[in-house]
Amino acid sequence: MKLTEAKKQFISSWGAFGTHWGINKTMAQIHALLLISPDPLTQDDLMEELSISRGNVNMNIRDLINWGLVERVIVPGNRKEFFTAEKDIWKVATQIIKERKKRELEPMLKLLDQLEGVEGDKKDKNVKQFVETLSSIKSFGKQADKLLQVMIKADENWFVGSLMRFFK
Amino acid sequence: MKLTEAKKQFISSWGAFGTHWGINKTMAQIHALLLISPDPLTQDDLMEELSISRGNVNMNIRDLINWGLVERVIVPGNRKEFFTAEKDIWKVATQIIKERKKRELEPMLKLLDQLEGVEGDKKDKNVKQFVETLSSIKSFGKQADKLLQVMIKADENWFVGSLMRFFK
DNA sequence: ATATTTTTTCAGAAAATTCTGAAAATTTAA
DNA sequence: TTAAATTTTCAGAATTTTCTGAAAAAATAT
Repeated sequence: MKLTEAKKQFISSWGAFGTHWGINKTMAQIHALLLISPDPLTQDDLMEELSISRGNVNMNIRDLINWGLVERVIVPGNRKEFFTAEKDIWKVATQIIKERKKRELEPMLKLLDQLEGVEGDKKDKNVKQFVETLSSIKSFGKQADKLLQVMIKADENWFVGSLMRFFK
Repeated sequence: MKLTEAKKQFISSWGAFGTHWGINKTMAQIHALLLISPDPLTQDDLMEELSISRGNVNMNIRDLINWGLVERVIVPGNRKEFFTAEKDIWKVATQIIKERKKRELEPMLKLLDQLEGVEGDKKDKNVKQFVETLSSIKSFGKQADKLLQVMIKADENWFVGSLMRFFK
């Protein structure tokens, strides 16, 4: 298979993959393209390679920057802005975990704390099941939160190495 | 806060939460409602509690069953079908991990294997970056795959306990 | 300052996803 | 059987999400 064809397939699959993770197709595709590009690209490059509009590129690049996955780069002697993606996959994963933890897990744990204090007869099986479900989700969530925190903090090789040795 | 209100909030948030994970809102809401219901519910119960149509309930219940998160239950002396959700959160998480691993991670690893064999000059920096990116994603993916496999197989208390002790 | 290039914004258009409701199929009862 | 209850299906409707393109804003050059 030639590079052009392989690139196309990778970008397209990465986009489809993204949609299963609450990420929109175009954002994932831009990210994919930047991941495999040795040099930074401009908005025009992205428009052309992916056949999408300027506005679309601009909005999705902004999101990728907010996620901490893409950076603006200044190329001296060049008026346009360039963009580049972090290439170290462990760092990419860490960054995504960090953001999703903050955006999703933490607010959910907060909500569960509030809802657990529901009034009512603890002998009513409806109340009982509600409280039990919430408390077990919360307990699970808190453990996940701790584990993810460790992963975020850990150095790549140390962490993966240790974990793999531990479970091998 | 009263149970009715708390339930409403939990179901609604769980639905919103689901959309960040590639799960549709209604499916997540049905799941939430079944999680906090001590007794099995019928399609009519779900229609009424969530104010959604019969078709909608039916389709999403089918999906939940395919995900292994909900079961049909026969209630003797009753003509309608009843549905109930697995209440053990660890089992729920395990089941979701298992399915997503199968549906998403494994196909992606397969594709990466294929694409890595791209033809071309390994000195061309475009080819080089492409191959390197794919190979590092693959290596990361394979390690994740192994780790998830261990989690799926592991007994709840043993696993969480060990991991927490290991990282404390 | 003024002109030119580049980036950003956002209203409306397009596309994708989800939902409804009624008809068809299936199941159970009489 | 035949009838009644229940479940399933799916075409079109409604909703939500994403995208476009042109105008406004911002940045840089002359």
